[in-house]
Amino acid sequence: MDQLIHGRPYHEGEDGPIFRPCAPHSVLERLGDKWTILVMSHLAIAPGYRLRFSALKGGIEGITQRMLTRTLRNLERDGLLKRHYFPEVPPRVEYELTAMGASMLPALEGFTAWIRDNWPAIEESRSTYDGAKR
Amino acid sequence: MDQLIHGRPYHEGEDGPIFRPCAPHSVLERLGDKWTILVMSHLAIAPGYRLRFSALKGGIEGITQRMLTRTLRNLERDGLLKRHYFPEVPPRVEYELTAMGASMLPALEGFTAWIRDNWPAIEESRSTYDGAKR
DNA sequence: CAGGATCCCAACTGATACTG
DNA sequence: CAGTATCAGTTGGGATCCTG
Repeated sequence: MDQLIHGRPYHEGEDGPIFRPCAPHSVLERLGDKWTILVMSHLAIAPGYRLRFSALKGGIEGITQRMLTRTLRNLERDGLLKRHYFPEVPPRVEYELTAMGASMLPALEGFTAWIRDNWPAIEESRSTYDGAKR
Repeated sequence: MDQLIHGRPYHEGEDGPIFRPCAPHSVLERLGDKWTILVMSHLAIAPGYRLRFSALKGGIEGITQRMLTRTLRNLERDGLLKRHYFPEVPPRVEYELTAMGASMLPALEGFTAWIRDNWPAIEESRSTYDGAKR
C-alpha cells in the first residue's frame, strides 16, 4: 500500500520513494485547462453560485460556445457543477456549483493567493530566462 | 484598472464582471501538465529540496528523459527551481527548489488536501456520469 | 550521466455552420 | 438560447536515436 509523506501518496522503492501519476494531477489537469478557472471564478462570485449559460458566455472574454459547453460538461462530470435545464422556448439553462464545488473555493483561493503574491517574480524570471536564451 | 473580488481580478463590464485569461491560469497550466506535480512532490521531500537528475528520473514512474528535462526547464524558467551543473565526467546535475519554489508548497498542500478529501466523490461522480452517457 | 534532435500521434482548441 | 457537428490548426506527450 502507498504511504503518505507531506500529504502525498508514494510507493517505497528500493532506492527511495517512487511517485506515480496521481489523483491530484487529474484534478489539476482540469483546472489547468484554458477556461475552467474562469468559469469557476465567475460562478464563485455569482449569487447562489448560479448563472445561466449566456451569463457565463458573456462574462468570460474570448470563450466560444463550444469551449464553454465542454468546460461545463467536464465540471459537471466531476460533480463540481450541477446543470439545471428549463424546457422553455427559448430554453434556459443554469449552472450551479455543488456543495463540493463550493467547498473547493477556499483551497483554490489559498493557492491563487500565492500566485498573486508571486506572479511578478514569476514573470520576471520567465523574461530573464527567455532573454538569456537568445 | 481591474478590480479584485474573492481575490480574483476582473474587469467591470456593462452587464457585470468580465473575466479574462489570467495569471492564475498560466501557473495552473504548469502544475496541470503531466509531470510537474510529481517533480515538485519529489523535491519537496528531498533533503535540502535537492536531487540530481537521475534520482528524479528513477523516482517518477514512467517519465522519459525528454519529459523530465522539459518539466525541469519549465520550472526553472518560472524561477521555482535552480539548476546546479557540475562539469565532471560523467556530468552531474542537481535540481533544487528555490525559496519561491519552497514557498509554494504550503499553498499547494492546502489544495491537494482538498483533492485527497474529495477524490472518492469525484471518481464516483465521473463513473456515474460516464455510465449514464452509455 | 544528462541531455539534445527528430519524428509521430493523440488531444486540446478554435472557427464555422446548423438545430430543437 | 443553448447547444451539436464538422473541419482544421496547434500543442503536448512519447519513442527512438545520438552526443559531450
